[in-house]
Amino acid sequence: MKDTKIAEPTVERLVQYHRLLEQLAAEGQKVVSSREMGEMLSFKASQVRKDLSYFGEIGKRGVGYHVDRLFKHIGGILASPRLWSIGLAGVGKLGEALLGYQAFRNEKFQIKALFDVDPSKIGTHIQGTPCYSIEDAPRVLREEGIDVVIITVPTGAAQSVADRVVSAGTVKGILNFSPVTLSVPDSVLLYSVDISIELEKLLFYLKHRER
Amino acid sequence: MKDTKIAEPTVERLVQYHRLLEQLAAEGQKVVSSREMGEMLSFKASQVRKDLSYFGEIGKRGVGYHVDRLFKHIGGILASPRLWSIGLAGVGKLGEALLGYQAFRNEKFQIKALFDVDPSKIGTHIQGTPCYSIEDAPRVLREEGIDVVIITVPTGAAQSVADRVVSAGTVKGILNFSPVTLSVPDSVLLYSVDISIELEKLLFYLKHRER
DNA sequence: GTGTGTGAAGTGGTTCACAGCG
DNA sequence: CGCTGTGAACCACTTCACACAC
Repeated sequence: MKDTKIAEPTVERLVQYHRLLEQLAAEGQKVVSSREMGEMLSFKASQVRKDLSYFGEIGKRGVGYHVDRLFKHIGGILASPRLWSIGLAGVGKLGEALLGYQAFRNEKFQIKALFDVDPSKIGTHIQGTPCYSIEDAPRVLREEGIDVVIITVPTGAAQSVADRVVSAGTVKGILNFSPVTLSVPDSVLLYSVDISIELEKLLFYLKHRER
Repeated sequence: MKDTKIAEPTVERLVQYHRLLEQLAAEGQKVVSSREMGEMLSFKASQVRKDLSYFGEIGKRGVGYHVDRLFKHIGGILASPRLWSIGLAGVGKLGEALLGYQAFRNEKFQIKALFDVDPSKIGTHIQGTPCYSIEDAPRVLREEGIDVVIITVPTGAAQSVADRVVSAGTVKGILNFSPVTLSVPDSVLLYSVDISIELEKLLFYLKHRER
């Protein structure tokens, strides 16, 4: 178990190994090799082994990895010591999609509060979660002890929402789905997912494949 | 203009430059430097210059880049020689979110057909686009000459939908939003966006920041 | 023999630093 | 003098290749 900083691409793959192992365990598979995992996720076997080796010797030489054991092991690496409290700002289609998203059903975190500007949503529960005015975000975020906020508001509103969220003082991370570069203080960890960029990349490489 | 393969991260940034320039042009800014662009998008100025240099000398030394000219220039690199026809399979919340997505309003492509299994959706128009049974996908894809399909169906259905889409024979690219690894023939270009992985990464690095 | 763990080599992308042009 | 364009240096991630454990 080294204390080296783990690279982002590695973390990304760890999440995928974890999911795959969950599935394999459900199917009753007991043991899996790096080659098998690699084939199923389209990675090289050596990549899989290197990723897993960062956390100590967990496989058995000549045999492979014990599915259940490896699942728990990676779970321990990814899992947080505690349950994260999450808020979601912008209950449009994308926000609701995330709320109902399978892979978001997770023991690691819980969506505690929603925020929107639409009066017909404020004060109601959506998919079981209470929705507040975005004006009240700083107060609610503090009261609920929310440490991560997902932003799914329209582009133009994203920065002002981010500012308000940061002003609560409790928020440690923001996951932004708007196609803008947000500016937040260094104390807040910011990740962005730009849904449309992947489509543009796909089209770009398709174009360049064509001739 | 070199014919070197352009790296994926570069394409990703080009899309962002393009968007930024559109905005700057709208605000009436005439000239922009690599340093300014870098600051606005959180890239190093040298990165911006290197990216732009792949396509010939487009800036003016001592001055910067002419906003409008650079916008058109990048547009020409990213733009397709033709309008792509796009299909979308799975008109759930995520699918609808994409349909209504600002950044998806684009002259490069057009969403021509939707596919779903829900009888209450099949035969109707959703946000102006006709919805067909997923059973009919191969026929409709051929008739409409659709070359790219976006998959936003639940995880369990993703592979079978992909297979059906590929069987149409017209589809050259698939953009997958399900958190599974799809297998498609080499002739089809596959990109995947995994919305939940970014959240897991954020939480992972938050955890490791905490102590 | 089989499959892991890992140093070493390789590849790909980013950043530097400075020459060169406006 | 300012800011671009770009080879060279640097850094990060991936892949190889093989010793070693089962």
